Amino acid sequence: MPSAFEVIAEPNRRAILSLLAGSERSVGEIERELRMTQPAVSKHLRVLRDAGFVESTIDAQRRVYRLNPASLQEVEEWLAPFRELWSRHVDALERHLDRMTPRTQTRTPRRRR
Amino acid sequence: MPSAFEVIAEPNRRAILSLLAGSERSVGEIERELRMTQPAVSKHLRVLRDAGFVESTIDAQRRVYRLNPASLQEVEEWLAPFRELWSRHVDALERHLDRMTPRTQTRTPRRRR
DNA sequence: CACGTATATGCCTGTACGGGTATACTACGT
DNA sequence: ACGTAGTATACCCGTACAGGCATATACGTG
Repeated sequence: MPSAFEVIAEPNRRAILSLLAGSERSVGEIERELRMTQPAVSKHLRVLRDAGFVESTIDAQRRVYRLNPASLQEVEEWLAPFRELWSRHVDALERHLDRMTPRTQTRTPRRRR
Repeated sequence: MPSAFEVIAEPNRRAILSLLAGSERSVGEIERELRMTQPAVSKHLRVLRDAGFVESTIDAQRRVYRLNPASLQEVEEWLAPFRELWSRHVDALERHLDRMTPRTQTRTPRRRR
């Protein structure tokens, strides 16, 4: 079974997820909004479902897919250590700019902390 | 050129990144710590470098690789909308638990906000 | 200059994956 | 019961990619 990272490596799957982040959709709706063929949509949804990214309920012939918000947690957790590094990097850049920039110049809005 | 998502889809590349998150390393060090063959390490580093995830400097015959902290920003940004959904989901779960849980029971530590 | 160390690259191979087309399956309406 | 809408799956094909091995390249040391 592919990892969450491999699942979101595919651009069309990311597009589907972004779409579902707005609201739930049927297969046909995804097909039309993303201009993909129906089998392609179904296959990607299969992968997304197996990986726990989406869930579906049945409405007559339609299957309505919605996001499973907990699914991106694996990615979140892997990313956490780097986030810390990144914020340190931003801080260092800020200090650097503070040193290089004349105090009297036109201010750009400060980052909130 | 592959997207950041495709780059981090590969488990060995994620391992390399995690390693470099600790501190910079030479190719040989990565090779030994991750028990990969040297060409494999070099190839993954090539991909990581082309995608801006790492940078290298030369120390005699060695190439020392270090993380580029800005590189994961693309992933961060794509993830942002889902993070909001996820926190809403956690909140909803909390409210649900609050309703279901007798006030007098043994308390578990509250989540910090 | 010869040799060893450290790293990069070229070539080959197996394999996994995404897309397309056709088809199967299921539920609804008439 | 039949036709149709909606979705899933099977099969085929092309391709991209990761790994392994061999080799090239660059630097240091004697």
